[in-house]
Amino acid sequence: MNEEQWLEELLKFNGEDGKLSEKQMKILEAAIEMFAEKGYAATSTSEIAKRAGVAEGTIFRHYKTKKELLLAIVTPTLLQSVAPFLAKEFAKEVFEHQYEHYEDFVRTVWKNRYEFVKKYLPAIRVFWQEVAFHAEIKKQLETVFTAHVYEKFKKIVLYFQEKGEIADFPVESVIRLTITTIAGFFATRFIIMPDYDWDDEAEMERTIQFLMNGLRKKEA
Amino acid sequence: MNEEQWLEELLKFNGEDGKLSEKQMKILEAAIEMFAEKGYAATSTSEIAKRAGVAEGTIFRHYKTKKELLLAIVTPTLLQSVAPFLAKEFAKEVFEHQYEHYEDFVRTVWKNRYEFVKKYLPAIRVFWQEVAFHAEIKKQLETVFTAHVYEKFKKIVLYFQEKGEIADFPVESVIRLTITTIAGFFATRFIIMPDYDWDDEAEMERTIQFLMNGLRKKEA
DNA sequence: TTTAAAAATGAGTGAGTACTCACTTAAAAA
DNA sequence: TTTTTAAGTGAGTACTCACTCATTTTTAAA
Repeated sequence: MNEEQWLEELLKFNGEDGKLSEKQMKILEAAIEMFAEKGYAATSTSEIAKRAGVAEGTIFRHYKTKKELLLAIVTPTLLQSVAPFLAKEFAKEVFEHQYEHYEDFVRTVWKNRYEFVKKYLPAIRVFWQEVAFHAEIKKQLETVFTAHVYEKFKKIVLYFQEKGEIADFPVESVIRLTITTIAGFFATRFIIMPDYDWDDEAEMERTIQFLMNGLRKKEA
Repeated sequence: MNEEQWLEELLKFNGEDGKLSEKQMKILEAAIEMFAEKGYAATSTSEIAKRAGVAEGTIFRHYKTKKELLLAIVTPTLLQSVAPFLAKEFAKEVFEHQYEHYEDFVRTVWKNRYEFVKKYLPAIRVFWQEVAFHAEIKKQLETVFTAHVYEKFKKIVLYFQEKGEIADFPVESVIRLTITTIAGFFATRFIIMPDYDWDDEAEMERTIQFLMNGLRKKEA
């Protein structure tokens, strides 16, 4: 997969469905790289222009402000991050026994998101670094999470709790522990210790084993 | 505990053991608040001076550069964050059966760090927000972690693994899963969803139960 | 080939930026 | 009381910032 493709794939949620010009893609590429490295506030538009090989004015032809450029990166990244939960068939698949156990569901999400994080790491970095500073981004995250992720996740958890497969913690706690465990691996693996000699398959097995034992329903 | 005290307590690791002048403390307070809110790069020294009620020049009398001011906040915060592991008696306590089970150890760390996070949240925010952008901070974190936290944590885990209390995962994995689970709660509780109606005691109980079941050694 | 529209340019702009320095004020030492 | 030292000041400095706009270049239509 070449450079143009991954960017267009990431951005396919960005509203403007038309193709991006070559210069526009160079701008986005450069901005993602530099925002990820130095942060949004510490990156100047002139630096972005230089790295992208365009004039500074060209940036402002496509994005009215620097912040609009940030949002053009961050919004599609958020939507792609939760993409599995946005699919209409998603929750249905669970109830039609696509996944016999909660573990099957966790494994599917894990593998799917593992590929995603690997591919779009810089854009994901930008998202999480800047969500702390920009109210618009935080609001987007909250909206997307409550409207899509939480609702569907809840149904899935309730389903497996009724089957007696996982502990009778409050659904919110089960969701939190599941996400925390998976995201905790990704954060350690890709952000905190990316240079450590990871055995990804083995670590996934251990982590999922840990998660399932932690959530397993105990006999009364 | 009044404002002066908490700041001085946080900073008691900062090398200069002498007391801070009133204006100096106002500067640090203002800087912590504003760095936490808007980020280091987006906060100007003139704004800090205004909020602290001092002249801009006063900041640069105490800190040669803006970055030195950041490090004066971030370094003591890192050291306080891992304070329990810095105590000489710490590992010894474990082997002299201060903690009969791994769970006792986890509970002690949890409660201790819970109070800490609650008290110094803004400074902790600054640390984690800026560690991504400043190589010096990242290096400090690595040094402190490998020299103090990892070494002692490892001994504790090995001890309870030999007792057959926790699973024979690699020590690194046990440490990662433990930290991830505890830090995952703190991050959700204080950063991601601070306004949610938390029952901290109950959530701690569930999380520790989850962690211990996840790590428990299975019969062969 | 001419003309019109769109895209790209980069020098220019005013509002900041981190930091300096000659100076004043306050406290401590002599 | 006089002198020394330190803390605090704020206007000034060189420079960078996001953003603009008159002009040129490229593309497409006629």
